[in-house]
Amino acid sequence: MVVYAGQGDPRRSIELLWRASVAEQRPGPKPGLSVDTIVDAAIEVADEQGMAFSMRAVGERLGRTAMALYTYVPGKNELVDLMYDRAMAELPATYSTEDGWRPAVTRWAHDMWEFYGRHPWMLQVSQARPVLGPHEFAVIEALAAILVPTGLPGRELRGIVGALHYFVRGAAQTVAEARAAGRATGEGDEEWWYARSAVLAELEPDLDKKFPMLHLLENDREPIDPELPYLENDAVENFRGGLKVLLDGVEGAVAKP
Amino acid sequence: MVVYAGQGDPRRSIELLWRASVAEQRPGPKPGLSVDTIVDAAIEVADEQGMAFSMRAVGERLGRTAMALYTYVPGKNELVDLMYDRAMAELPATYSTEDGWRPAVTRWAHDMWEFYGRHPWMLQVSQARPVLGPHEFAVIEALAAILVPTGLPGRELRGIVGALHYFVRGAAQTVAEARAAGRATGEGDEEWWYARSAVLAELEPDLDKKFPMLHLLENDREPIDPELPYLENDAVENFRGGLKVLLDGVEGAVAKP
DNA sequence: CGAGGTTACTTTACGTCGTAAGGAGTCGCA
DNA sequence: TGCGACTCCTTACGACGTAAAGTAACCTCG
Repeated sequence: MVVYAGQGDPRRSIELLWRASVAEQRPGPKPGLSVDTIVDAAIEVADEQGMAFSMRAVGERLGRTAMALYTYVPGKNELVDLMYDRAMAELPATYSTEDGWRPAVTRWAHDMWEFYGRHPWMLQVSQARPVLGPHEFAVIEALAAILVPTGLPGRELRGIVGALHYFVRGAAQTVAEARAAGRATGEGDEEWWYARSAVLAELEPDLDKKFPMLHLLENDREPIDPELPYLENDAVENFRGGLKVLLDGVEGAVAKP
Repeated sequence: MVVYAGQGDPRRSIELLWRASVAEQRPGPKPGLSVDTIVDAAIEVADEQGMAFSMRAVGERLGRTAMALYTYVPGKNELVDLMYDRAMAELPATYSTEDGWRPAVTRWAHDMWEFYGRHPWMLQVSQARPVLGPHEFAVIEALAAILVPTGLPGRELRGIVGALHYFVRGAAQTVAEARAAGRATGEGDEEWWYARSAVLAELEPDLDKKFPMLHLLENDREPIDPELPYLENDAVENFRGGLKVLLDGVEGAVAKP
């Protein structure tokens, strides 16, 4: 389920994101919860169960019913927006560029990679319309702060920032989903792959002849880390290789004006 | 909702994908449907309503109930796998490289871009575990056939192929979700953006000072196509710019051994 | 030609989800 | 002291995927 950001009342959403609500003295029973505790609990649930977590599960973790949450948060969509921005607070706000932009971008990419590994549900929040929260801004600001000093014009920088984001998200998504699928089915990668490729080889014996280039692509393969499962090794290799190519492209743009 | 591929019986899935079922004479009433008609109907529904289409909706389009589909297809997950592979059949199987690999890859990327625009739900099928259908293979084969002749080793090619895929998917996802969210909320991009940025400016007046680099990123902006909505222009610009950088990086790898 | 088995499709039902509606109890303030 | 705002609960609704069981159509074999 891809969750679309920002469908509700804009004012309410933005106010929640920037925590603009004033905690004045009010009549009625003391609130037992807060937006923050709810968001934290929801992130914990999502880390464990993925984006398909339920309001009931979040309520239960807090010793309440699902409906109790609706006192603090307009609905699940808005809660996801808040989770999204809150999680982003984990990421560094600045990167040192004293050894140049390239190592800094590399560190940024690795941080994002690991971050998405911790919070795979983040990858399922729609990117189309930004959540517009403070920490989301801070993350883009951090990357921009590395790249702006290269002197490239905004037009070019936006393309680069976009490509980096797309790339990191895509690469992270592959591992994240591999792990999630493994958990969901109780199958490890190896079993999954073996069961399918065996049937495929039986039903379609001359695959290599039908797709010769694909076959060539598959050679020269060595596990980066033999501890890691099959598909994850693949993903790590692709991440490193792809990032290198991308940054080489950026280097070209920086070198010649 | 991200749908995880290949959770069911491997043999049944692969047989369906490669259409290995034999249409022999069998007792009982004549089948009024077929896997193909169901997959086609499901694709139509998904094109209109997104990945959150329902089995009931697909059945209705065929003048049946939801349960009728289960005679032909084990479940919704498997149906999505079939839709995924079937839609991929629209894409070209080969690209001419007579003018070099770069224009060919560019054509490939644009084809993918437009394809995802036609079938945005494709972007929500999990990429972690390949569907392993014939047309999915064909699409990768087409890209591999462009890149293998550059002489780069498999290890490097996989990184490049991965990066291209991630990039195109990411860029396409941004527009696709912008459109989907627009349809879902009945808001155009402009209204959405305006409502939010107005509230944001009011609540957080000195954003530009808090995120100075972000502000610099935003200058030098001109619509590529004034007919297109706001976010879509952004996405097109990012796509072109990002693809250029990526291909520059590939060029570097090809040039020096 | 008629019985029996197999198949296509339907109806009904279950457990899940997000959340609307209404009520019970709690507290600040007049 | 009581009004009204507030938190949180119970109940309920309509959506979803799909399991189970029933009905009717059709082929095959006697």
